[in-house]
Order: sequence, then C-alpha cells, then structure tokens
Amino acid sequence: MNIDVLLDVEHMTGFLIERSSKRMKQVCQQILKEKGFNITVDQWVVLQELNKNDGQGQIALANSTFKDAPTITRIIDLLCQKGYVERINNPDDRRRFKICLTQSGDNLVSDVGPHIIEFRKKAYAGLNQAQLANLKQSLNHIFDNLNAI
Amino acid sequence: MNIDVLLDVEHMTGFLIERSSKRMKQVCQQILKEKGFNITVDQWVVLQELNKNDGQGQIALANSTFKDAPTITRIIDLLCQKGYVERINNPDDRRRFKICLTQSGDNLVSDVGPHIIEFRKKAYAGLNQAQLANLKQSLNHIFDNLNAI
DNA sequence: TACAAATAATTAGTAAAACAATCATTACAT
DNA sequence: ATGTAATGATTGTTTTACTAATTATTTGTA
Repeated sequence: MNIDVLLDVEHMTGFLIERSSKRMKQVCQQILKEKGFNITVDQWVVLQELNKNDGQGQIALANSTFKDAPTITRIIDLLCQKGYVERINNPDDRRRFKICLTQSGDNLVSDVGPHIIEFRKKAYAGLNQAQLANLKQSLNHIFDNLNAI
Repeated sequence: MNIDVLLDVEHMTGFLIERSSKRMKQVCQQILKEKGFNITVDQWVVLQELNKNDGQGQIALANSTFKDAPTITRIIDLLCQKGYVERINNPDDRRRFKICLTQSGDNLVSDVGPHIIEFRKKAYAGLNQAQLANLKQSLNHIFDNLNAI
C-alpha cells in the first residue's frame, strides 16, 4: 500500500485535533492579553483548578491539569512571583506543599472567569448538545485507546 | 451565575481536546524513540509534508503544518543538521529557500510511515466512519468559530 | 528611478512540554 | 530499628510556541 496515500488527508484527524487545540489556546491567550490579565492560558488552567480545589499538592495538581511535575513546579514559581498563589508547608509531610490561592489570585479568577465563559460560548457556538457529547465521547475513546498502547 | 459551576466539567471540552492532542503526541514520540528514529513528532510532521510536496518555501511549510515561521526555521535547522533536508536557493526570489528532502530524508519517511499508520489504527480503533466524520466536522466547526473571533 | 510597503527568513526572549536525574522525606519490610 | 523502596518536588536539557524586532529582497508607486 502506498505511504503517500495513507499519510494524506483521509487520516489527518490527529492534525485536526492538534490544530483546534492550538487555536483555542491562541485565541484564549489573545483574550487574556486584550483584557489586561498578565497570565498565560496554562497558568489560568492551574488557577482555575485551585479555585475548584484549593490546597492541593503539586502532584495532584499536575494530574488534574494534565501537566507533569516539572511543568507544575515552574508554573507555580511564576504564579508565586505574581502573587496569585502561595506554597504552604504541610506539617504532616514535609516533602509536600499545599498550593493555595492568595486573595489576589482569588480575585483574579473571579475577574477572568466571565471572559473564559464568554470565550467558550463563542468557540462552541452552533454545536448542539448531542454533537458536543459525541465530540467528548470520541475524544475520550481516542484517549483511552492511546493509554492502552 | 456562579463561576465555580460554569468553569466545571460541563464545559471542559477544550480540556479534552488538549488532553487527547497531548497524549497523541506523547505516544507517537514514544514509538519513534522505541523504533530508533532520531526525530521528534513535529520534525516528522514537516518531513511528511515535504514528502507530499517537496521544495516548498518555509512560509508555505509553516501554513501547511500549522506552525509559525520561527518554529519552521528551527525545525529545518535541526533537520538539516541531521541530513534529512536541504535548503536550496531559489533563483527566482533570493529571499526564499526551497526546502527539499535528501535521499536520506526520503528513506526515513518510507521507514517511519508504516509505524505511524499502525499508530493511527490503534488510536482510532473502535470508532466507525460516521463517528470519525462527526469528530472531524465538530473540530473544524470549532476551528472556524475561533477564526471568526 | 527612487522610495515606501510588503514579503521571506532569522534572531532573541519567555513560557511550556517531555524526559532524565537528583534530593529530601516518608513508608515499608524484614 | 535499619536499610530499601517509594514519593514529592526540583533542576537541567532539548524542543516547540508566541511575540517582537531585524535583515534582505522584492513589489508597487510616485
């Protein structure tokens, strides 16, 4: 079978997934910048997760945001510098920190949140609930397949 | 309306897209490494595009791989170092290069291709044609929405 | 022709991702 | 109780992404 054919458009689902993912991050980053927020999208993802569940350790935070430990270390470093987050020592386990939103970080989440919600509405406009459900299901199916390799 | 609710699971389609995209790249990279190929996934994407359409300029290559110009410059640098690609001067426009696969690069594409096809089969296993078509359509819909923002 | 605008590519700086290796602390197992 | 394994976090290196700025060349226009 010819490699040229098999490597062509018929099989480029992976490319489409990556392309949408990238563009979503690009546009979202643009919005954050326009609105005057001095954070990256990845930093926002971490802040949002802390808003849902404050005081997590870095490994838990890495798992829930699908990032690895070194990446979380560096994102937390930056968020600490900006004053949005604090590393609190955990007396029960001195290897571990509790990562906590500061008041400033909490305020930031409240300020950024509505813009993100607005962004999502625009991103998914025109897709009905069934289509969104199918999309999520297919993405999860692929993810499960990949984890089994 | 409560930000906590709106930022939660109901709206995490973007997270699922990014997660599948990342895992796809991770697993694919792992396969390239296991099989002994000394290239990254992004370098492979460029080689594959050159295999389809050899002699493109860097901007065309950037567009067709959805990367930006500086990124292409660096990927081409690395592929040149590895001997898989050459920058050929374009006599018609001395700003421009023609990026061409070397014999070695051509051989590499032939060697890597079957593993990528195998990988894709595993990644999309269990999804029928209709589901894949819906997936692509939804991804393209979201991409178009984003481009209109 | 000369001058401004557009284009192709590169460079520099910061952020993020992957991986491997390391360090400190805790848990486990004899 | 001591030594070994496991865990949480950090550091280092390479690659990619984005932005902005720069250089060289070409195009368009007065």
